Amino acid sequence: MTTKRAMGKNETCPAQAILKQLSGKWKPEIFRLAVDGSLRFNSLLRQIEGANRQTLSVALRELEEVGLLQKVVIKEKPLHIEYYLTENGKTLIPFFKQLENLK
Amino acid sequence: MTTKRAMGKNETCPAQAILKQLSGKWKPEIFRLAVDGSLRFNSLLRQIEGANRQTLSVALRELEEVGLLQKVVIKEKPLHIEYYLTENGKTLIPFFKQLENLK
DNA sequence: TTTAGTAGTCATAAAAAAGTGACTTATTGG
DNA sequence: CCAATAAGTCACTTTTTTATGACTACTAAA
Repeated sequence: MTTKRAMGKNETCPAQAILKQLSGKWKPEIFRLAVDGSLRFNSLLRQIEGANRQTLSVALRELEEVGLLQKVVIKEKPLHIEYYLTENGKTLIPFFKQLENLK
Repeated sequence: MTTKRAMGKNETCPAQAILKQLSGKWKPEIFRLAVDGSLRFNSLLRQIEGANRQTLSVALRELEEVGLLQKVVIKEKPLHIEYYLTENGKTLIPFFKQLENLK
């Protein structure tokens, strides 16, 4: 039997952790765009108006670090990079989609 | 027929909005505690170690402003105040609970 | 009316996050 | 080798969030 005990003082709960990982000025928007498909750096820069290279760069790196996004280098005409949701990140899609339909 | 169109450039999507509302150093934790029941100010101050009055005060006010928490003054022995999830806030509980069981 | 307990605010300081503009790296195609 | 394009980094500034410590407001009970 799996005992379901309350979360202790400082054991971070997974839901709380995910909220923190998506915390920030641009991460929610980046995540929304990621749910819609792959992301290129410059494409994001254009889509997310108000954001800038540095900020975006940092946000993407952090989302990568916590394992929500993965970076793929595409060696084509003009080489570019795409960011995708990881398998882990994809598990959040249904929640995100359902949140859409709340209010 | 309800046409389901893609989210335009700057129409904020609800899920994105909710993530932003819960963004910050302490809001995810406050929200987690709120899911578990009511919250008193000093009780929070004790539970959330690292946080302080001012910061907590601001976070609670903001959560109140976006309509996730509501404040109730209890005129008893030592008067105190409780914060509860609003009806609106409660609609998020199932999502939060499910997130728990992900990873 | 004084005191104790709770829940704050205020002015200010420190720390963290975001923004700027110039510069760098990597790759492909000519 | 050279130019063009994409994706950054770097040093630094500005803005936003958090933190500190002292102080205030409200209520109930003594």
